[in-house]
Amino acid sequence: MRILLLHSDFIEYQPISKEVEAAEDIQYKASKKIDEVIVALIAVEKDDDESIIDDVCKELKAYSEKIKCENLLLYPYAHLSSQLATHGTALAVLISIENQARDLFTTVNRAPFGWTKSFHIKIKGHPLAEHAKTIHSKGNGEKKELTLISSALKSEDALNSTWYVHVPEDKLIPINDYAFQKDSALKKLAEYELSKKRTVVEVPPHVKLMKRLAIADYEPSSDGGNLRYYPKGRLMKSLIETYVTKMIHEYGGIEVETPVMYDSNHPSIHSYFNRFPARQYNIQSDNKQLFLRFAACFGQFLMAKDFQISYKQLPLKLYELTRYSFRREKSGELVGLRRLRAFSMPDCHAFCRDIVQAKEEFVKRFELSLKVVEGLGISPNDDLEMVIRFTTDFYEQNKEFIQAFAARLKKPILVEMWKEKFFYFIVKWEFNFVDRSGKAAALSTDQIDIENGQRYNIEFVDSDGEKKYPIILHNSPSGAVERVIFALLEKADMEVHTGKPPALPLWLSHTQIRIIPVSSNHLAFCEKILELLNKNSIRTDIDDRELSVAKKIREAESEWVHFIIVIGDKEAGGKEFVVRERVTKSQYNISIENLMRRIKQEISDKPYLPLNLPKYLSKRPIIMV
RNA sequence: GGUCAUGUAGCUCAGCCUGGUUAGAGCGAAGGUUUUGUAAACCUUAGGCCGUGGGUCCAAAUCCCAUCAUGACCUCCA
Repeated sequence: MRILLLHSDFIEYQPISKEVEAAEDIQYKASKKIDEVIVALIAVEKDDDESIIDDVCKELKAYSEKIKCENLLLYPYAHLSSQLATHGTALAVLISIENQARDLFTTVNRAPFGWTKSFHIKIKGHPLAEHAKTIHSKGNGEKKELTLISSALKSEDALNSTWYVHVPEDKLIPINDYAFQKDSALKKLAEYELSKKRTVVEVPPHVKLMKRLAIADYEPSSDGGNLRYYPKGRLMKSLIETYVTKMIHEYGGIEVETPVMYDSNHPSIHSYFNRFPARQYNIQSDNKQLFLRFAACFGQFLMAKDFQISYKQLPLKLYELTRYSFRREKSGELVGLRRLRAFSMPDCHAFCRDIVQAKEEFVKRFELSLKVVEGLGISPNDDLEMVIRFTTDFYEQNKEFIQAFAARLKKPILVEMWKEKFFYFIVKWEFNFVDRSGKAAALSTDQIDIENGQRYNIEFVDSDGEKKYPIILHNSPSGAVERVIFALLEKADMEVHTGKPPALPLWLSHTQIRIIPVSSNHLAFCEKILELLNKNSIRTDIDDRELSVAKKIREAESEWVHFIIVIGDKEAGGKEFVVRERVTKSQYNISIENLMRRIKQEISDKPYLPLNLPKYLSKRPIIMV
């Protein structure tokens, strides 16, 4: 890296035009004057990486102490070197330097990257006023990976918004005037969003449950937030995925598959980075700097760009269930299944002709999301809290629409209003599951995006023969699959506290019926029943281990098996069995046909997949976690 | 990422503060006895580099440092 430090009375600069495709987006092109400042002209070179940043900052600080000046301007200046780094790397390094320098200087400014700029500068006359320095990466062994920090991430703090509560009587009440019900989930959510305080200090219950029920577990040999899923967890995920996909097909979604990694230097993607407040996994492969996708957006946009689309085909709905989406969340934020670095996300984009069509579709997809969530065993009214966020402009132009939309849920809704559009969307809603410790996690969500149609150059031909950019909706009707499991486990744990036996939805339970033979003599008969049940798409297994009946019942109950049938001499050859049912805590006589009918009635609209473990318990490895 | 806490058998944990024979328990596993009727039958055996790496000490699970992992909080969420 080459740096030229200039102790200046003032500098005045003005961005003129973009010089490279990877140029930053900037808000204002006005000229900027800074007095009494160190101007650091910087060229990031080929071999520079993040390991250099500490040294650079030390150098900057040392210089600042020598000349007693606490103001810094970082000024990208490619002309200092002929061995330049790629644009992406250069920007990332500059941003990192900027972030780190903030702690060391009173004021830190950075001139925009990738722009032609004009500037006036007056350099002081003392001997130290001009100082050039070349700094090399530590080059010992492996290069440290670059962390691209998007400008959205930094500027998030600056996001200016006001909060309200929308009540069913079509009113927006400023949040401070709203009387929250004591201990309500909405109150917790509001506290969470406005980050005043967190209620309880406790290990999240779902973490213990996901281990105890052998659904999922941490994998220390991977990166944090990348979990392993045991047979029962894998089956649950498959079922949820199948279900959500089926529902989106019915809505009209067209399923596609797109790559998990992309070139960071692709212009559309690059500028999208800066609109998305997350960190990425970065991969260096030969000369390419790749990143792992954090959503299905790019893949679908890049695909749609190559489609020939007429207004007659709109809204066009593309759908993908990502396995996985990757987000390199800060390590301290990772929690069980609530917040992961790799997760499966159904993502359905609708490309719409105009804002009228977009709003219509927005409503349809809200209905879809309600249905999907309900089907998954989570009640939008009882288990979820809704947040809706929009810009002041959108609200002013669409008051009635917003009010009608918010009134679909017959309960108060949290509202955030932005003064100006900061992200790419103008309106967005989400369902939040609030767990016992007051932590909120978003499930379903949808957004109206007015930027990316143009950014990705997606075009359709309108009725007037003109090419136009569609408005894009981003919907995940269920939210991340792993988060659905998180919510179900947390919900089950809440039920324990109200005295109900905890349970998962029947259609998501690995074992739906457990058959327990009294002795090994009854095995043959058990096998006959099992065949019948499995043929009728009811997942059934047999506990053929040499244990007491009481013990086997105990284990079945602790596995949250919904129905248990004990088979002994009394039942052998007969038609009626005593069934022990978990949810109702009851035992009753029932014929096998009636039991099948009952179960099918409950789950017939849900997908079926066979057992993901041997039907005999004696043949299963014991997963001890 | 920061602060604090935790890491001992497959699992849940005791021992650590105050260093000292061979590191314990329950569950689970293996072998055996029992042929069992609705939430834990009985006996025997195996199972440990006390997270990892360094240090102090005659001596380290125990004290110190580093590191990794996990959790809580801070912060934040498409």
